[in-house]
Amino acid sequence: MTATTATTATASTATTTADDHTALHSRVIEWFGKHARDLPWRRPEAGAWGVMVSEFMLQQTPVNRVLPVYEEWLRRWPRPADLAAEAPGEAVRAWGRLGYPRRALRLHSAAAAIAERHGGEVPTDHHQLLALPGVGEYTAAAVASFAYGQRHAVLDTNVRRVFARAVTGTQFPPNATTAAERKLARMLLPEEPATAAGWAAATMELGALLCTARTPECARCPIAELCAWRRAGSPAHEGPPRRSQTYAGTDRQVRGKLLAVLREAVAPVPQSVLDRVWYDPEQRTRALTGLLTDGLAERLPDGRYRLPGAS
DNA sequence: CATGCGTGGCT
DNA sequence: TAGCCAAGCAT
Repeated sequence: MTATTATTATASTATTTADDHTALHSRVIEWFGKHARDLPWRRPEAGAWGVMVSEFMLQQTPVNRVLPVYEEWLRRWPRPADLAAEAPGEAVRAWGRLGYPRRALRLHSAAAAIAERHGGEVPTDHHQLLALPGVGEYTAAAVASFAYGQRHAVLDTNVRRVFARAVTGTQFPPNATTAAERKLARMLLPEEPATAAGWAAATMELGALLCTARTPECARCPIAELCAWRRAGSPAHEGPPRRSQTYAGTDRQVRGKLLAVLREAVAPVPQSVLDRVWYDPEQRTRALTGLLTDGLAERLPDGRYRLPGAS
């Protein structure tokens, strides 16, 4: 099995690391070829813009909820300039209930920047991608890798978990991405750009489908025998528990309720209507002020509210 | 580097 | 049932 990927000669001082990596690469990439989901942003016709839209939507939102919204967005705004020409509030409205609606605002801003600074084409350069609003370390690498086939370490929560288990031997990665993780990801990255891009997609998919946080399906995993965490007996996570996100009763929930009213409204909404979404006037005011500050809502001269620039 | 930022399905 | 969790980013 593994012999097929063994190199004929290894420098005497070298460890078996290179061969180990090759074994990991071939197994995971082969598994991906067989089990990858047919997602619309992975099809060639999606283009870089499709990839970018999907990446924004997938930031903290599951694939299944993204799918219908993604389709609608690309039908409606097939190019960055199409989105840029809309009022930002329309992007927020079309975002629907994906959550974290400022992503919609940032995607709209990114589209405007692409239209103005990059001739309407999603930039291919990693540094230029990073400069776009809403594009961080992960998204820049993902777009450069998936859309343009470049060689980048793509470190999302799935990949980090796969590496933590398969290589480091822990159940979960650290809370925040560490320098050690980046270094490991670079070391594991195949030399050939196309292979590196395939590896990035494949490790993400492995984390999403088999090597999941809650109940990993090691029985189906292509690298189960190589997995450091399994070899160590699948030890339980040590250290501080990950900060759990409370939601009920927070400003976030109130913001969500306010924004839901504005999203569904066909005309600007008077204060009295917004007052009904939450019982605590102080928190209500704080939430609404926050939305205004963030540019997710605007107050008209007559005192009514609406999504920014929306009709 | 910890925190704030939505929403809903799953165990 | 009540957390836990989901392809992060900006500050």
